[in-house]
Amino acid sequence: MKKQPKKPVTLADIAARADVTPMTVSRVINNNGYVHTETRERVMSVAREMNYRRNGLARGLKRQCTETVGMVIGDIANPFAAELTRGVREVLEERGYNLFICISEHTAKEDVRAFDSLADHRVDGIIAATRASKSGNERLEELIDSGIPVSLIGRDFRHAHADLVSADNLKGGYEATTHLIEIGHKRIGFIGVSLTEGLRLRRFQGYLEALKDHGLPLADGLIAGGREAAEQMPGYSTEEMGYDGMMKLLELKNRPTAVFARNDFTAMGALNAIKRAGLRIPEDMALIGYDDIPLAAHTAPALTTVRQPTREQGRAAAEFLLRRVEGDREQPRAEKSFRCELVIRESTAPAAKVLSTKNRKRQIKTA
Amino acid sequence: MKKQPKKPVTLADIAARADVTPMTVSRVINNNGYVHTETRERVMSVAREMNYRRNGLARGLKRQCTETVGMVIGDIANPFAAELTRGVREVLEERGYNLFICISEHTAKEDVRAFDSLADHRVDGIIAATRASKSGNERLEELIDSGIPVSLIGRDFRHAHADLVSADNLKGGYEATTHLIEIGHKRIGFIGVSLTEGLRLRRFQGYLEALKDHGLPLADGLIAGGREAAEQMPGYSTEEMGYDGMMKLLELKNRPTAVFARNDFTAMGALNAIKRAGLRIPEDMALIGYDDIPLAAHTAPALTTVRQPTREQGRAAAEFLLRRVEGDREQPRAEKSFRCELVIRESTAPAAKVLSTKNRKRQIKTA
DNA sequence: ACCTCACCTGTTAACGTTAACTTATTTTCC
DNA sequence: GGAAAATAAGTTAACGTTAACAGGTGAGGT
Repeated sequence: MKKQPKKPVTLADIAARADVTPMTVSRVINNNGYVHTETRERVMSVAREMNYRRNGLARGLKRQCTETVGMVIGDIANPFAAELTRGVREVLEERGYNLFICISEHTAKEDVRAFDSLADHRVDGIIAATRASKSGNERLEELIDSGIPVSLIGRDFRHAHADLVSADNLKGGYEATTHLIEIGHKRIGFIGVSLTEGLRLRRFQGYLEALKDHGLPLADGLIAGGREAAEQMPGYSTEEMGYDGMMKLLELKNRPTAVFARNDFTAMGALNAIKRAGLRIPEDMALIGYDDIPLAAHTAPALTTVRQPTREQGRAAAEFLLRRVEGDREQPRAEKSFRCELVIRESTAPAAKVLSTKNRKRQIKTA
Repeated sequence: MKKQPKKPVTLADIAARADVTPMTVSRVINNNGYVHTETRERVMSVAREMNYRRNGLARGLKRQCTETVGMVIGDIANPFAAELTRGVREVLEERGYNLFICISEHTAKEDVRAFDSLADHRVDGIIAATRASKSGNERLEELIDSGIPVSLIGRDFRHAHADLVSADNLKGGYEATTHLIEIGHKRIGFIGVSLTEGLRLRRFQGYLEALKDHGLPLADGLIAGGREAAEQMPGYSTEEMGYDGMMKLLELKNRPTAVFARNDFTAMGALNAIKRAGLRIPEDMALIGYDDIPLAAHTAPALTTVRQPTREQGRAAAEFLLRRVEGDREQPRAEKSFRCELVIRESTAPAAKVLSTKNRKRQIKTA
């Protein structure tokens, strides 16, 4: 057993042992150019014996590409981000690229740091799926200007040379709200934004628009549980936001009959708050989430929600990116917006009291 | 606006513009060595103006270190893995390292690929938090032998020069099961393993041992919902495994009065299956999960579970790794095992019916 | 006999950065 | 005043790889 753990094995080391030049070894390793079969085998066996690993730094430096793509997400442990990365990985793998993921923990500072470290490592391109921030956007712009291919997913930022993939969450939010209105609800709460942050959240805008279009006033206190709270308290989870937000809504003297939660996790928290308060879903309180995470189909009652084609968004972002990596980096921006789909399950039903004039009470229960 | 997007800016480019040598620019950029204040400012301003980004490949090649650590996890969208990475990141950030994450999607092939791509990129060390596989272990061994520092988290593999962090899941599983036994349960199911895979899952071993120690037989059919199913069907989620597994247990003529789920997600699925069947928790069926994910405290009823100090495990793994990166790479293996803690909430309670001689029928149905 | 072309291998010179060394010029301090 | 120390910048030579080119050999065609 020969171990020289100090220095990693290089092409030159192999070359010396196999009595050829490093160039020949390179050809063998990369399987290109002409190499005599006998030589090839000798080199291969030496390489294996010495446990050679190629040096991606030197390789990338010389070749000016690393066959690696970086992706920045705000939060690991988020089924939505997870599904995005799955889509991204599917495409990258087919095309022979590796994926490195960086986490920003939803902070602008880490967002920038992630972009920097990926750019420094000369990944061939970057997929940004984090929430926009001023400093993050500035750095992104610098990187794009300096020629690094960038694909954005659902990020509120645009640039002439960065492709953009998104879901039409404005419409999704509109449809979710409209669904609640159509089944008779008039007081509809929203959980998971602050009024200041809300203006940037499309699905919340959709909620507001739907209310307006149907002539429903935005009553005071119907919006609960902003992000600020979550950012102030480390470890404060999205479910807790939903739970606490719902609690606030339940305390209102004139409480809503239906609630739209920012996402399914928030809805999960809200759902549990409602049950704990001894109310029934959907009879006493209708609930709608967003994202259609796997768990949504398995809650009791199953959650009505809005599905966005998440994996497809990841795939599209990756495809845009590789097009740019392998083609013209200065090509104009490509954009793709995916339609959202309302998934009606058990957590929404006609507002009982509102219909009381003549309509029947309870509806069917499906298992 | 001067854009030359073809070639990235190099130290030499800046040097030419600032009328110094590349070495001086390097000193300015890295803020080391002696540079006249005036020169420093001139160089800095040129660098900024040209939007310089250092080339991490060249830098890493020359310096023989990249100040980057790689981590491989099986599944993004897993709160457990998420919490691990948070711990890891906390430590790395303090010490000035970057983190690149690779996903294996729980496959051995991707596991190996992830190790390879990280090793090729010459990360300074690797944290492996994926399930062990034969090929993955073999590759890990090669990497460790060739001198790359490696920390393992909860991975069933050991090597003289790779540090190991884990939670005592055998004991955790034992305590969870014992808890159920102590409150009177005699028929206790387990959801989430196959009998073949189970032998490698410590918490399941703990379950088996607890049963044995208390003289309870392992009745046929009490173990449901293996991983194979999940691996066969892409997109098959852990919650579904819990749901389907619970359904199977409920169909038994002599069904269990308590169930231990492999993890909290599985428990979530099981919980919903129980409710849909019209049974009450914990009266008709006690349920215990594992991991104490944030959601566990917010279900109705709140889930009894086993908490492992996850973030601490991440921190410990990162600390071990950096010790090795910055110190002696050949130092003997360090190991750290964390104690698990039973978190008793509402989903477990004394077995009501078992205490009576004969079985009763169904109970009330709650929505 | 000569040309062409396929095959095999070697040489050279980068890719962008920085460690180590050298050459100056000042400053410090006894 | 002069030796030692600090400051400021330049020179050289890698780090490990590979693109581009340059030689060779031998087979096949005319």
